[in-house]
Order: sequence, then C-alpha cells, then structure tokens
Amino acid sequence: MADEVGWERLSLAAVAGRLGVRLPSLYKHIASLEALRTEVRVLGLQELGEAMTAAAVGRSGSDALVAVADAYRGYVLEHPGRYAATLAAPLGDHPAHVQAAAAVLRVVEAILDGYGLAADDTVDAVRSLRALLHGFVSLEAAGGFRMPVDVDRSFRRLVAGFDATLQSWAAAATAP
Amino acid sequence: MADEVGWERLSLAAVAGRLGVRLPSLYKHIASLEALRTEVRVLGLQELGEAMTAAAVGRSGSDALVAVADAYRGYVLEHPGRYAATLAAPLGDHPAHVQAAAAVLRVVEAILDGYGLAADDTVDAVRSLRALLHGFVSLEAAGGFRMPVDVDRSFRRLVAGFDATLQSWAAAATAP
DNA sequence: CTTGCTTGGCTATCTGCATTAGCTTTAATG
DNA sequence: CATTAAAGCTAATGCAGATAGCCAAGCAAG
Repeated sequence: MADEVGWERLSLAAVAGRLGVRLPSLYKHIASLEALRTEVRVLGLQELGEAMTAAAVGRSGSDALVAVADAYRGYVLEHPGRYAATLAAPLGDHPAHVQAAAAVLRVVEAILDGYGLAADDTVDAVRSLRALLHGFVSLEAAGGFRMPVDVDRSFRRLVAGFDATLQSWAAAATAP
Repeated sequence: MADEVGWERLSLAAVAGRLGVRLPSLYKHIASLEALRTEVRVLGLQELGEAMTAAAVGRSGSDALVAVADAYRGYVLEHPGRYAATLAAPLGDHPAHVQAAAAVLRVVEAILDGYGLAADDTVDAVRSLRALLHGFVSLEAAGGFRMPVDVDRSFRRLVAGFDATLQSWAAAATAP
C-alpha cells in the first residue's frame, strides 16, 4: 500500500478498507499507526540491503559499483513507498532496523574496499555514494526528470563519473 | 514554522497557536492548509534560487560550482523545512512555482555552460548535479551522517570529484 | 457434550485537526 | 454618524487515530 498510495498517505483507514475490515479491528494486529510504519521502514531497509547484497556477490571494483547502483535504483523504482519509509526516521530504537541499516552499510563498504582507498577516504566515499544514489533516485521517483532524455543514460554516467573519482582517490593514496 | 517543527508536521492548529488566534480565523487569510503549503513551497524555491544566483554572480567554472554548491547546502541547513517543501509536489499548477523552478534551473545551466560541455552532456550534468546536491544535503539534514568525520570535507570532496568529472566530459567533447 | 479460553472481529466513544457557516467587533471611509 | 470591509469569534460537521468493552467462532480439556 505504501508503494501504491505513497508513504505519506499510508493510513490505517486505508489499510482497513483494503482488508475489508473496520478500522479498530487492526489494533488486534498492530499497536498503532506508528508501529505499522516502523515495520514498513524495517522491511524496506531489509529488502534494499538484500537487493544490494545480491547484486554485489561475485563482483568487485567498478563492476560491483555499477551492479549495486543499478540494484539500488531498481529497488526504489519498484518500491518507492517502501524506500521513502526507510528515510523517514533516524532509527535508534528498533534493533532490526539498526541491523538492517548496518547490512546496507556493509555492502557499500565492501564495494569501496575494492578500490583500495586510504582509510581517511572511506567515510567520504560512503557518504558521497549514498548521496549520489539517494539523490538521483529520489528525484527520479518524485518525477523530477522531465526532459525527454534517457534517464538510464544519465544514471550510468553519474555512476561512471563517481567510479573515476574513486579511482583517482585510490591512485592518490597509493602514490602520494 | 516549517523549519522548526518540520514540513510534515506543519498544521493549521500549530500556526493558529503560534499567532495567538483561533484556528478558523486563519481562513480569513488562506484558503486551506494545502494553499498555505503551496505558498511555503514557492517561498522555499524562490529563496533557494536567490541564494544560488547570488553565489554564482562574478564566478565561473569550478569557482562557480563550488560557490553554488555551498550556497545550496547552506540554505538547506538553515531552512530545512522550507527546502523539504520545495520537493513535496511536482509543481505544474502555480505560475510562481514554475517560474521559481525555472530560475533555479537557469543558474545550474549557467554554471555548466562554463565548462563547455557538449549539448548531449548538459542534461546529464544537470541531473547529476541536482542529484548530488539534493542527496547529500537531504541525508545530512535527516541526520544520516553519524560518523565523527568532518561533513564539510566530505561535501567539498564530493563537489570536487564532480568538478573533475565535468572537466573530463568537456575534454572528451572538444577532442573526441 | 460442554465449559471455557483465545482469536479477531464489532460498535460506541473520545480526541485532534481541517473545514464551513454565520455572528460580532473594529476601524476606516463616505 | 452610517456603512462597510477586515478579521476575529463560536458552533457544528466530518474524518482519522485510538481506546474500551462486547460478541461470535473455533477449539482444547474435562
């Protein structure tokens, strides 16, 4: 439902209607709207992590970067509501949430490891990659790319450019 | 108020309370909550455009890119609610909204012009830059960068990397 | 069989917010 | 001084979330 009506418009009334049940009946299964939202948040983060992990296995370096970027974008385009959910709250409470977030971070770090970056560079690279992926994909999902120009191509070039940046960082690290 | 309580939590009840007035009295000044939100959206986009334009005057190339990127990030950190508002709806209706969005696009295109990109590259570059800026800044505003590492530095390096990417695109365009 | 418990629905009710209708006050204008 | 527009108010409606408490179906144990 989050994917269909949008994360912000997810309501218990709509869920109850969809299930052919009165609204209060839902409270036999969930504690509150906020609790339901938290579950969707966790689900989204877990699925996103799984998609990224699956894309990364058996690849390394630029290959892995491109594959994971595509998997990330693919998940968001397929499940925009669930993805929006993953960003809605700064975790901290739910253990499964924290765990799922750590899994995503692990994949990203594994990819970047393949570039042989200096320790100082890794955090910057993680932040940059997250920013890149999240920015592109959320603008795309929000309908921000109106020009009649191939969006796939723009994404590919953005990722390729970042790949080049990572390689230049790595080169600077090995031969300072 | 959007900046203080968050864009999602902006409510007429809160506005009325802040103004020391009963809720229905607001309808003498606005048509609805949605109308108020639209005004905040337009305001945010206008202010963002002004900040970017101001940063761009008198600069070009990498200088302009860095200055505008800093202005963008600065505006969002100062006015997170207003910035979130600018992204909430895909314009289309309000003329001032469309105009403000065009102004932002103009600044970005002016900067990229300075790099001497091929026509084909411009759209990709605009999209990439928007993705970069929006992604970094919205993750930062959402509290996504928890590591105890200088966020300013990460942002500077991300922008510098993109600057290098643009230069490589330009080089490929002039000498194919 | 029957007693009794769990499950999962229900109605009724309360709260908070957006909205509309209609009244009143204030102050500027003629 | 009368009129009128601006801007407040109360009252009432509708909807969403939440809570309390009731009820029927299914099933286990006696």
